[in-house]
Amino acid sequence: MHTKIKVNMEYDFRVIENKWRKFWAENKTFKVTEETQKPKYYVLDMFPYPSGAGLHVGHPLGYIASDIYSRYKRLQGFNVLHPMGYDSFGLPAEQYAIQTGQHPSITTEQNIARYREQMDKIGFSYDWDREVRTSSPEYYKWTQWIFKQLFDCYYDNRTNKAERISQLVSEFQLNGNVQVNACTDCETNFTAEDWNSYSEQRKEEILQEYRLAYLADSWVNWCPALGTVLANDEVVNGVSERGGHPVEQKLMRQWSMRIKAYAERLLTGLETVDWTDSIKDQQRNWIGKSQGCSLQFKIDESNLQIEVFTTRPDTVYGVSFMVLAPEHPYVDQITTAEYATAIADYKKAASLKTERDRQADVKNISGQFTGAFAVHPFSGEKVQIWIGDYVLASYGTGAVMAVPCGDQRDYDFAKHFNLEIKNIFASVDISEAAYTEKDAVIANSDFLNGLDAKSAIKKAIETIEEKGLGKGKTNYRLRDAVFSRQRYWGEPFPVYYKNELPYLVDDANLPIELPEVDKYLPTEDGEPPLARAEKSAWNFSQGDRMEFNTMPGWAGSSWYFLRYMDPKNEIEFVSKEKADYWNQVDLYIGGSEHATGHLLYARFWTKFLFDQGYISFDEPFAKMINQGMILGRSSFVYRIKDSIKFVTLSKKKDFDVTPIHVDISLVDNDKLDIEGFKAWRPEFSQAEFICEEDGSYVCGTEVEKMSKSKYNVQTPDELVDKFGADTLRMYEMFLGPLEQSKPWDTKGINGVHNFLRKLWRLFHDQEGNVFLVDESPTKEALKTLHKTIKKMTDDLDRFSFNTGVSNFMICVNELTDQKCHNKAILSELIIMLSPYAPHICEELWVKLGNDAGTINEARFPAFKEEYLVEASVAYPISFNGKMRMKLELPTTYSAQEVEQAVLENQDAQKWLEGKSPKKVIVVPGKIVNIVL
RNA sequence: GCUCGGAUGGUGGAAUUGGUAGACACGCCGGACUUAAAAUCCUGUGGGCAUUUGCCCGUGCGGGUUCAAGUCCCGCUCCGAGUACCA
Repeated sequence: MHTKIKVNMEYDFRVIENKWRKFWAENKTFKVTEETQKPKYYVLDMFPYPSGAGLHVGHPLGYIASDIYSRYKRLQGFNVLHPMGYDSFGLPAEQYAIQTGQHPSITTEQNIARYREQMDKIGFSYDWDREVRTSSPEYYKWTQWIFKQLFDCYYDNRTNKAERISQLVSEFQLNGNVQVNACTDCETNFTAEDWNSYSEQRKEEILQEYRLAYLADSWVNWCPALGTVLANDEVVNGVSERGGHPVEQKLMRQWSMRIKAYAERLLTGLETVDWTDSIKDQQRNWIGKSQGCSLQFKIDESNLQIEVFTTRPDTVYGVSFMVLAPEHPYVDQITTAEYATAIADYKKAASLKTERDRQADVKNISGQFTGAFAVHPFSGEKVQIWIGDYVLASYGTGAVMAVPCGDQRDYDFAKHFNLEIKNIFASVDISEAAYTEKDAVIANSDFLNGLDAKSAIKKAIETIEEKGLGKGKTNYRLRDAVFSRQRYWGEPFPVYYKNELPYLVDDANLPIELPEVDKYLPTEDGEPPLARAEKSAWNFSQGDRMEFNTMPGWAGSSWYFLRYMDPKNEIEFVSKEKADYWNQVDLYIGGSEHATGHLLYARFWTKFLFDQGYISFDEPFAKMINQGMILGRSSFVYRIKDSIKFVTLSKKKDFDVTPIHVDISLVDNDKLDIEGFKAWRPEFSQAEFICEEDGSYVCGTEVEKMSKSKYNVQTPDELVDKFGADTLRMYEMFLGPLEQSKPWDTKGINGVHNFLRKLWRLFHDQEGNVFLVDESPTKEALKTLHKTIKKMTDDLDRFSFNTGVSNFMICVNELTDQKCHNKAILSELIIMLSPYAPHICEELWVKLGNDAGTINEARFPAFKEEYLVEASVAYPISFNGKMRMKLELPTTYSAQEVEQAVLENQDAQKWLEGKSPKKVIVVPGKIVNIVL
């Protein structure tokens, strides 16, 4: 007696996927080089910060899409660069280090290992030889080097690009700064003699006002809880983006990046990239360009002049007072003795307000009269000068001319303090609110009377310029980005100090490595953690001391896409040849939450590196797709108050219940695993249940963000173990359009898994033996195949990954109905499917008689129209727009022939009701509509 | 407030330039196999009325354009995201 062992009986994804994972790794199947005649294509994922929690199913969504696209492009004959790495500097590892004393590099290393393990399970076709980590010295050496270039450059508005500081210095030596037109904070003019007489210190102070990376006292977002400053995009609603801690304004000496210099190019460059309107709009708003003019107001009985910026010079005759920011430098000088105390009190109160308080207080109007008056530049009238915290020190000039009739904030301020409101608009009622539209005719305004806003603005600017009162000006909301952090786990600066002046470390001494410290906390004097390092702990040190700040999180991520092109280069950050070959990222996939952070900074650095000739493109990401967020689907059980009884969803309304989050692994199709639940936690071991009629306990659900505390986190690993990576890949795509955010729900995953099993059966007989036929394919199989080829190509070209999955399902359903086991047909199908489900396709490819791994060099099948040509079309026939019947007619029929055939048709008579139609519309091949 | 998305069966979603609304999948109903269950396979499945054939309604709401509207235009409602004293 012996039992017959059936080989390959079922689709055993565990064996198959392990086998191919190993094969790809051992053969370096996805290694990519530049030595090829193929055209290049660069597909990039936003690299992750390796957090301790690992990946949940939301993370790989974008990675799967980009992997499918990369594999598709390879099959189309492109040389595809598809790398992955880690943004591995950051706060969580450091916070953990503070708590445990463990070096953040250890945690980081462990987290990376976990991420890698999880990613490997999903079968990504990354070239891992190109992996980068922002926290590795080999990488941050070049981050430091780029910083040096920024330090050594200024922005010249004439050449409209970054130029070397040495050029500027030569100009200063020859002509001073009078002829210089640069982006600068320097407001004083000096001659060549002045310059040459300055001390080294004075010279450097001036140069700092020109450098693209510079040291300056600036108002920063200080977060006491994190012990560091934050960039504007890292502050959300007045609290830190990470951790939600309060943020206050503080004047500190900080490194900043003169991103303002690039404001205009960052704006116009948006027109050259294929990104969503939403992201482009966010960047445009962030840059906040506004056009208007500057205007000087003389202060009465003083030599001082206050400059304001306004976009509405046409309303200048409506000015009835002025408001300065409490931090405005002239406030103390102009305040009269009578108001000195009140002003001092107001300033103090304003400075104590955190950003959050100030935002929460928007409706609370506050301000204080200074006692001083300004002279209206046209009417000569005296107007009061106030201070108020609705005027921001950091925008424009920190002062506004208040036009209550045309600006709601000025209006509210005037009402609150009972100040004059002049109406300078003809026939507009301003008794209730300011009139902010630009469509009124100007009145009571001398030379502007009778003009509409547009021409009045033009005329006003002309007149202001003629009289030398100011000039036309463009303002940007974008502020320079603070570039230092008082933290440990970031890039050290390649900077040392001598007499408190910063100097750059020579290239030969890079990288400046992170020194060991005893604790990851600030010193007792409030110096950053690096101040704890002994001199000997630095791999290089010079001058009085090294820089103690580290770079912010966005430093390393602003150029990583360049390093992937040439990751091992020891003499350059990227070679020109390789940067020229790979060029822009053709497709970038990632979240939209980086709209005003990473995506803006990366564009800034790219433009700078372009200006300096290191690369030959000035936009990094030609096309970008933002994947939607995957939300968690939480499950709830309902405990009856003060009991250990739980009641099922449909009956909970009869009781007073408390919903309790239950781990989603204990729930299948909303039905609770009761025994599992009892074993989950000791306090539930004696739980009792009031169930549905069929004896099951049904849980309630809610869509929320995925988080550990809600027990709704789904890791990809569990699903790979249960269904396989190919199923997971296809299911994540099948969920819906990539860009849309959606709740995670495993309800439909069986459907996708069944599809793969059905596919498997196309290659096997009922006993499970390989069963393939090598004859010429049937007409209908060819039709099915080519229909699929066409759809797949169209769908991939428009990144419609979800419809792609259904195309395959339809194809396999049809081939199953046709009992198709044809090698030629199945080969083409497998090639098309391999980007989505690479493991099973590799396996089936070998069964088709091919060499292992060669599917990756195959060509994506070409669509041939001829296989879809049919002899007849089933025309839907509509009467008055309503589809009533179908009529099979030859494809070759002309519109007239179709019309005739329809009108003569037996079944159509019923609908014609003997009438002759008013009109017959025939769209050949598509539809017929008869209007009665 | 402003800007940008979105709303289609019980559910996720499809309909690419205006041309058969609901593809594909889940779920559910019924059936086959089985001692039974699971798995698998077959059938049905937008709602309502008729129950063979058929008819009416139907893509958030109200209008409009068109032979024809989920798709275009105007006006709303709701949901999501971003942003907010930016002069």
